[in-house]
Amino acid sequence: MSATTRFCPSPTGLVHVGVLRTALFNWAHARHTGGTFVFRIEDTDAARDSEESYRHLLDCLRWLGLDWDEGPEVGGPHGPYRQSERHDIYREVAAKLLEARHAYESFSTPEEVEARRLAAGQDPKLGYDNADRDTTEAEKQAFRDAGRQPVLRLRMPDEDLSWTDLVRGEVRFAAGSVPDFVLVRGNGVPLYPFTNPVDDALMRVTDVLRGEDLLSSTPRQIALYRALTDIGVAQGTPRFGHLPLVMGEGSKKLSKRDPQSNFDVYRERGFLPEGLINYLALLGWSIADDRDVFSPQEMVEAFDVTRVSANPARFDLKKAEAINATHLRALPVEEFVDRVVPFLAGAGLVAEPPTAEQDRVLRAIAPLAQERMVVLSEAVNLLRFLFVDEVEIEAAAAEKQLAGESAVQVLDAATTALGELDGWSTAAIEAALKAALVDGLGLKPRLAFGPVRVAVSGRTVSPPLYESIELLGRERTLARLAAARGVAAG
RNA sequence: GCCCCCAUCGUCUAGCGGUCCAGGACGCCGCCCUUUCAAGGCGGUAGCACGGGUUCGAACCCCGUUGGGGGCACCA
Repeated sequence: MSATTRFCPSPTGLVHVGVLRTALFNWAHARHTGGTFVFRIEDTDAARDSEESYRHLLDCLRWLGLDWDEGPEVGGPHGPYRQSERHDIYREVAAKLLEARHAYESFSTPEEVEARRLAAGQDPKLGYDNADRDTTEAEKQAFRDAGRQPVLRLRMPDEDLSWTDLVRGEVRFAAGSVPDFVLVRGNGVPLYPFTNPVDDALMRVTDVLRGEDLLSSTPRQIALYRALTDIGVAQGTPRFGHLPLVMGEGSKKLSKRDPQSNFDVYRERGFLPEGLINYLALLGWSIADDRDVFSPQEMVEAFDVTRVSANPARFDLKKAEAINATHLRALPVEEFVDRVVPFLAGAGLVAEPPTAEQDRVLRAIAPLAQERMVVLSEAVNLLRFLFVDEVEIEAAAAEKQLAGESAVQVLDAATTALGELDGWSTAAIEAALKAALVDGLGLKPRLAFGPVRVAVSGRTVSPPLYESIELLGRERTLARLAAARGVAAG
């Protein structure tokens, strides 16, 4: 049965990984059922919303490949898709609710409510006390004359509210445990608990998948849905599925302030969209008991909300990286090159697009680099030596490999061997170096090649040595050996 | 405080009454391969929170306890 799901973030500040996990599950559910994925922006809080954040949200979804059927820049039959452009709709629905007596005007101030609770010997945390349900017209007029503006509240039904949650099963809240809540502020601005169900109803959303942090507001939404159905705005109540929270280090909800929650850092570090999707999917869902690497397409085929776990999930960077590394290694070489170029270009190492020579080198080194990287940004340090004239030798690398007494010997022997070499090929280079260093100097391979690697790449970690030397060419190789010898000799 | 959710290796999970002295993945620890670092291969470490039921039989069902989490706005 095809489902209509939606993703409805508010454009405030940074994009949280948990928010995108929610987007992913909604998208996967819609796609799996051959349904519709709606993207709506909930910008009803002018004080916190920003245009920049709005643009960024669209960019994140597009980057991940979560395409929407209805929403900003795409349109659809139920637009507009930004709540800031839907105020007339809310005003109209609010009036109908008031007229049908599902909602009523409430003049109590928060201070008055608290005072009443205290006077009754009750905890003020109980919230609003439904005291204004039966305010008479005369009383209302008196308040108005005194300059007070009422909020609009929904009259909650006097019965238990329950639903069958898509991920948790039966959930029930006792009658009377949820007070009448505010739909529209005194100044006429509609609130989230009102606009969200109204839009879902109007956009014909059938399945609402959202974070568990919204679980306790579901009874209110269900009550609102009944009222909306009664006045003909909704066609019934959607199904709800409350997804497990994404936790940070320790055991608290991954905060928006936590740097680990910022989606941008993963993108900037060079995570692959498919790698991140794969890992995010694992936060509450699994494709099979013996497999956890899969493509977005495979996820769509297999996704079943009903099998989502109800347990909170901790975000594990190590695992995210491992999953991403697997996707990175599985990339066709040309694809890998395409994705790595923006990072190299960003560091000023290659042109964008690369020159013919840069392209040749990249294609040659790519398969060797690919299997020793976890994220794309690592290519910058791993491959820098191939795209510069002179390398800067890392201090730690120099200390480790060029400080020993054999380093000068090794570099001299390598210089001689490579300087006289006929035919600059990987095989010839390997044979020459082994003959000169391992056989000639009688050194263990580990000792023999360490200084050469540092001389050539500037680092202790690099792509395979002989191939790297071949790509570097004789001239630059000999120059680097000479430069390193200077360092080694002190 | 009140309401609600959750409970299998350190972490993410498989398990939907017997096929589980609990499977996979990440991490961690060995070994192999090896020109560094990785990758890869092989092996290992580690878990059903506790107590009662129900049942011939419980990781799976029920109740309770404990523990963890979330929510209690004229924010979203």
